[in-house]
Amino acid sequence: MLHMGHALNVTMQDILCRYRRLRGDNVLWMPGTDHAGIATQNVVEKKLASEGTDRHKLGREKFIEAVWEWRSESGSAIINQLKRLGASCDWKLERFTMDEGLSIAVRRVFVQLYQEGLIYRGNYIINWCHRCHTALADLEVEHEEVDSHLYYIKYPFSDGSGSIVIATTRPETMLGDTAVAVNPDDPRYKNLETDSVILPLLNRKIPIIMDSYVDMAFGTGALKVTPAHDPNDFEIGKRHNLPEIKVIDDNGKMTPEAGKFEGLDRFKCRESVVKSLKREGLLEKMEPIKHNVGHCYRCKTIVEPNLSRQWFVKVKPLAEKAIDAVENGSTKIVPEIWTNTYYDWMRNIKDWCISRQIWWGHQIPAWTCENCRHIIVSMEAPETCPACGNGILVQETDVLDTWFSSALWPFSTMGWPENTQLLKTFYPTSVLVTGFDILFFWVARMMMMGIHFMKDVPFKDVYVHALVRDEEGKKMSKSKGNVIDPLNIIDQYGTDAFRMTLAAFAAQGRDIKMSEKRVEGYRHFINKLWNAGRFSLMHLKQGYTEIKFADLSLPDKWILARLKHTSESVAGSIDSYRFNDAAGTLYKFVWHELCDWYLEAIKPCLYGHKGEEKKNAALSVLWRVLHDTLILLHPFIPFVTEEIWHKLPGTKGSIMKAVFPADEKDFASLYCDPESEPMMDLIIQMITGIRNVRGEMNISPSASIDVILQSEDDFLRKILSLNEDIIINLAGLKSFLVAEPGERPKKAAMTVVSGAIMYISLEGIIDFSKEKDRLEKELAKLKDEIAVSIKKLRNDDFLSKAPADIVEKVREKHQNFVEKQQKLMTNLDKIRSIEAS
RNA sequence: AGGCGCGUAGCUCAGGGGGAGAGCGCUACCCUGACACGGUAGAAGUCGUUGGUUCAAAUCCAAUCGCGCCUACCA
Repeated sequence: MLHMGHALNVTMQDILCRYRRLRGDNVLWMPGTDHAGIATQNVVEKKLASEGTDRHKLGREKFIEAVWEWRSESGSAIINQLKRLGASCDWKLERFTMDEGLSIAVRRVFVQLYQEGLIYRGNYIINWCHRCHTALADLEVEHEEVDSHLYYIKYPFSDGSGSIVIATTRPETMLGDTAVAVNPDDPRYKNLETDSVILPLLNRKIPIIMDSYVDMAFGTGALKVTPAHDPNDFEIGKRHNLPEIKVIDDNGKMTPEAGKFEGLDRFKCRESVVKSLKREGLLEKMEPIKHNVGHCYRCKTIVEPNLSRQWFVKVKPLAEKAIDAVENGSTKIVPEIWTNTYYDWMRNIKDWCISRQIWWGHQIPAWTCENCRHIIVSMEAPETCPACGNGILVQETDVLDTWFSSALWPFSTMGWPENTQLLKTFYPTSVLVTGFDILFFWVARMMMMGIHFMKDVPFKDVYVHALVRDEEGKKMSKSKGNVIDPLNIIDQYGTDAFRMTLAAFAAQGRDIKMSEKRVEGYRHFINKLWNAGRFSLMHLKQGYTEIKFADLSLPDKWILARLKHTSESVAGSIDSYRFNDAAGTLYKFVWHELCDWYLEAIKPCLYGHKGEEKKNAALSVLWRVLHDTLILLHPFIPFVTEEIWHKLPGTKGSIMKAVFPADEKDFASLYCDPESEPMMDLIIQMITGIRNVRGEMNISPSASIDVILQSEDDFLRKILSLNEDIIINLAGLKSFLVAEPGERPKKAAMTVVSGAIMYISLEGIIDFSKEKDRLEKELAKLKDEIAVSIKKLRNDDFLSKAPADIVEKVREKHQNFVEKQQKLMTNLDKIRSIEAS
């Protein structure tokens, strides 16, 4: 089932793919799934149980058939869900880890690694899940802190001279003890009279051994050693040649070795052992303790360290090269913060247990000769034993860890071991996008396998994205009941809004707290875009018309310049995987530049109030801006942009095949008036200044007012006169008079913007006390700012040590503040005198 | 036990040595010929705490508190 993690992951990948296609690259995005061995087997077993049967009754072959059947029903579901997210994968190349091609790759890899001595079989301690009835790799064990007890148990010396006390959290395993260990440096145990103890309950004589592994500070400094049920004890056992006695079987029941406890469940046995010890006076005390206990990552059952025969990959030699690849930059992990985590794990890596005692998966290609026990590992089932010629060969029943096949994904999916065209074209791949939770499970292992078998890294970049959590920052999980279903979100708010939300919140290095409220905000944005498109299309009756630069208005030139910067900024952000920056930049451009200013500014032209020439100029720019904006947005918002694209006259085919604005031939020449930005900024400031006064003086929006601007700056006056119609239009004025400094109109409010004074006439409605309040408030603000700049400018250290441009900037700012302050004060005085007269 | 990340406006978060930002929420006014899922304006923050480096710290360093995560064989 598709979850939020998938949604984020797929959205990131899709943004990258759509973006790279717009930029003209040959893009391959292979979709697919793994067979999720244990999880899938669990699901099907549950289903069988509900039908009153189980896999053993069915037999292996029939069971596998049942799994395939289940998969064919549910397997395509996730692919369909990906499509609803807008994922633009190469659907024809969909792969599954159990496909024949991938299975051949798996066998091939297994055989080769075996021949190279990098796969071996042996009896080792592994993590055993009694519920799933299989071995688990170390990674697949989740440690969780649990309240428990530390039991102190007396082990009598064999010579009857007393006893030694050991401490344990798992008393039932004592039945498998084959020694007691103490630290050779521990003074308490240096001069023991005897070298053995009698194991209580079973009365087995076991040795006392010296091993520096034992922590003198923990418990009593004496450690019971159970090689068959504890990884450390196993190591100690190897060092001291201790026997390994299994007392818990693969079903979690006590074995005959457990004596009278045989057949008891492991936890029942614990109670029983404790009771017996108490009765015999051998339980010295019990202490509460918090400690970490391993749980199965699939079913949460407490796992048991268990001695059994398993297959392992010797990972060290593979890991070394995978470390090198990141160190020398062949593969780059983004954000970099994860490289250390990667190194850390790789450097401390231990052999990987790859055999699983389940049926759903790739059966290990190893056969044992019934006659001479010779092991044959090969691609195909051998006819006879090459050692003794016997014909009865039995295949290993275990299957391989799912991650073993997933580790081959970057090349097995492209047809390896054949040297296919796909491999030649696309290996090594450009980027892997993934969550950090599978950095070890998947990324690290793909690195190792890719380098070993392809002699090159599987991907140049690894982009590690955040985890999606719930509103409170908790991990979403079915058991907590806090999962948000992406499809539900899509039904309510649409795919585009959902994707935009994910992109906007995907800041590097921080988890995403998801809530519907946030998606709603981006639905508004999609709506805004749609309406801007609708409005534009009302006027755009024809396709691209040549932009005649000489005819363009200031807003025309300005929006083109803004579009240029937006385009470059978005490209830069996506190139460096800063999806939130790209989304934010686009949001701001569309809403606060295109809609708020440009569309509003050109309305009079579009409605024909300014003549045909200006109308055509505006239309030519509007077409181009809408066209390019849609392309920029498309990787994030595939559906709505496609829809508007098709309605836009003069476009052909899908927007997916469009050309990214920065790659257009006329990109540089088209968007080329840098002056337009400061000029338009000035206009915007004036309009905002007037609106501000209107708001504060409670002037009704419908009231059309007169404004007089006075400035000694010739250039400023010129620009404003040339564009007075924009100001009149957007500030809702009756008239806008630009003049040199002069008399102050009597009944007017005033404001100072960019050194110019604007008098907003308020015939008959001016409220002088209100105006005084306003000016005084503004003066108070200015006073604070001036104080800050004065402090800096009076500091000699600042003047001598700060960079010249910074000093200049502060000077300029200070100058502006002071001028503004003077103008405001002069006016305040005048108001006072007008009021007095 | 180690490692990492986060504490910035009521909420969710950007930013990352020289003028505190956005979205949502809030207040006021407005159905102005794309959009009330809208428009215009506004209020709102000692940038966790304490020290240090610096002419200058929300930003760098150290300590500290709180929260979260990852790795690990202490029985």
